[in-house]
Amino acid sequence: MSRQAPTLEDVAREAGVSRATVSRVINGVRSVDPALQDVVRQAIERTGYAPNRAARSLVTRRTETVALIVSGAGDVADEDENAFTAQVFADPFFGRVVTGVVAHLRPRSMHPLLMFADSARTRQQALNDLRQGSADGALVVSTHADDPLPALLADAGVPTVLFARPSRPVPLSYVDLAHRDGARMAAEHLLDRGCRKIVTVTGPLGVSASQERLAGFRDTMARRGHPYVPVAEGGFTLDSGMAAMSDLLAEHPDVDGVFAANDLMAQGVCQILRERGRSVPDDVAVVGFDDSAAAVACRPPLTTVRQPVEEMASVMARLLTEHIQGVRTEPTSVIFDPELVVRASA
Amino acid sequence: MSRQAPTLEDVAREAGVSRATVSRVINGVRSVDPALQDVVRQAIERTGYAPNRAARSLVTRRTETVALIVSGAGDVADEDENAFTAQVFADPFFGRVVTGVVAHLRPRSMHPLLMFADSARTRQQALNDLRQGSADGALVVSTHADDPLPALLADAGVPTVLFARPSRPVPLSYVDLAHRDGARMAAEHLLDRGCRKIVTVTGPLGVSASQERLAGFRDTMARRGHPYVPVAEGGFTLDSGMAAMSDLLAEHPDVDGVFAANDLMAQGVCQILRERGRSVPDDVAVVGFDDSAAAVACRPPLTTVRQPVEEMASVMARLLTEHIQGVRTEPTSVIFDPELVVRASA
DNA sequence: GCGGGGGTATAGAGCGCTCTCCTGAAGGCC
DNA sequence: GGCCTTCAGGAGAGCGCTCTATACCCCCGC
Repeated sequence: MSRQAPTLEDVAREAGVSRATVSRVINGVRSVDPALQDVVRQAIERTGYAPNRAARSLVTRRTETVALIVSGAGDVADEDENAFTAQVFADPFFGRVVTGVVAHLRPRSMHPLLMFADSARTRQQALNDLRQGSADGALVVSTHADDPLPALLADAGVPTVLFARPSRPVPLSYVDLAHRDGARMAAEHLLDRGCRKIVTVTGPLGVSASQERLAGFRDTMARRGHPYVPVAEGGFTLDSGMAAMSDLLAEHPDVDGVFAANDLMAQGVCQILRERGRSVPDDVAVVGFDDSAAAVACRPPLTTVRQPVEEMASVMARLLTEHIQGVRTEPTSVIFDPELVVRASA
Repeated sequence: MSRQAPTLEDVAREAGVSRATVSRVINGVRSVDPALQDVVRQAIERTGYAPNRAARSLVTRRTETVALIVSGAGDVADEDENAFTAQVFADPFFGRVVTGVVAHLRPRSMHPLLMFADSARTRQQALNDLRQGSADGALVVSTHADDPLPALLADAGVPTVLFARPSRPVPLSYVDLAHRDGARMAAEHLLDRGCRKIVTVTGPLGVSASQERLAGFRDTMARRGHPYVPVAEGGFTLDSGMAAMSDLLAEHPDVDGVFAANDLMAQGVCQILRERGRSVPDDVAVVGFDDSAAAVACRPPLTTVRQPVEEMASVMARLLTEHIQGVRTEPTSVIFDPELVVRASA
């Protein structure tokens, strides 16, 4: 970094061998005389040599890096970009994605390159970066159903794996959760508990996961003789959960069961209920979704539908590395099953 | 990516000019005949050219990327690495750091490369990656006072900026908070409120921020005639806050004021107090630290000491880019002032 | 004793870009 | 009108690495 960094050439001279031999020792290729290997290794030690990443990338066409892109609808104004970033991290969800991704990449000595494609400008930027080979592939977490980024990446021939099925078909691999099944579990749990007046707080309906959860919930309710379920749309945030519950409570004071499309909103729901003098779960049962840190932090601890985010993210990363290495050429999908976690709230 | 990507050479041929001219147009260097510029731009359009990042990096010695390293004590066993990652993201703190860093990098078209240096292996890995030029510099967030990484990076000549002052002096820039002042505010607020039996839940004492907060708190308490403050050590997590409060309550049932070294623990403290039939703030006043999302999510909302994490992270990123560009050569430090945010808990 | 074979090290050609140096044309000045 | 300055564009030398093709060596077998 500071003074002129030693190059392969320097090491080769120091060791009295050719550049190619040093390169072989470093990359562990083919058999090199063990004695020579030692000589080379000592020369590396002495010179403090570290291979130049850019030079290597130039010829191998690999960066050993994958982009982790959080992609919005792309309608965020430039000046609101930071708010988007802040909101993304307010939900424990994204942290879990990172955890899962890192779990897969780490043993492979790869790192995620964090990108946010929320505004039109940043989306173009992300696309460009990938086309320029800043990373070997992309992991995309869309926060909106109509995200155009996956299609753009597919067109550009960038190896890409998505978290959640794209709303329009795109020839890319993805991982997803059986959201409908999860919502069904929530509905059945509330019904089996004896709840008769059940409402639901959905996620933002521009997100396909929200749509699916709502559809699955309604479907099960209908099957069990409840054709009409009061609905309020939230934004996956604590505040929005509180607001939605306030509204629902005003219209349906006799509510005795709530399904919130994520834990953060469920937490907000619980807070409002308590403030209005309703006991959870005695007066009103509440079921959340995700089984995130918020579910355990909530009082009472939330009964929730577990989404194995870390595992899903890990598999997403695995699919990507497989694509990059050419092990896998056709797009696949891996759908995970949710699981009901019963705690105190319902 | 897929078929042979077009190179500068191809564009030059297409436009009927030399490689150098195309390069000049792309990089906006020197004056190129506007008419020619158009020709070149059209050729770029037609060929779908995207400059190769690695080739450019090789000669410019820039990657337009900075490493964001979360660094632990380095004593994590390899198999526990994922738990470390998960824990890092469980606290909203790190998300705020990312938000702040991204706020600065984004307008400069740079991205953070996420690294975790928790085990000895990953620390070596991170150091190597930087020495190889994977990134132009490093932003280090240490979770432990004795983190050896900063010194290693400094030795390697890697431009580096730290979040929090290193425990041993290292010639690196850093941003930090006046933790003692923050703790003083907390102490004074509790005392001014009339609390007489005050206890504190510290962060892990291997973290210098925890030590500082504790020292500042004790100091102020002593000045105000309270030489002895019961202490329980927590781990900055909700659970540890609950456990610490349980212990304190067992020994000091007459407690009427608590200072917790972060909001997550303060939230745990509130939960335990409520479970034990104590009302917050009527029976016991609770002050947190950070002013994170947890402070607002908590019931009652937490009175807390605000740490402007996003801003600090943003400045950290700015200092780094300045170092990289050579604008700044000597290490500096920027210390932020905390601020008491009064809500319902105290 | 000599030809062949297995395997190890070297030479050197790129990878795609930037940037310095150089050429040549245009314009200004005496 | 000739000479010098100025500036636009081109040629080409790397940046540091990988990897193929080639030279070399030693040993074996006939």
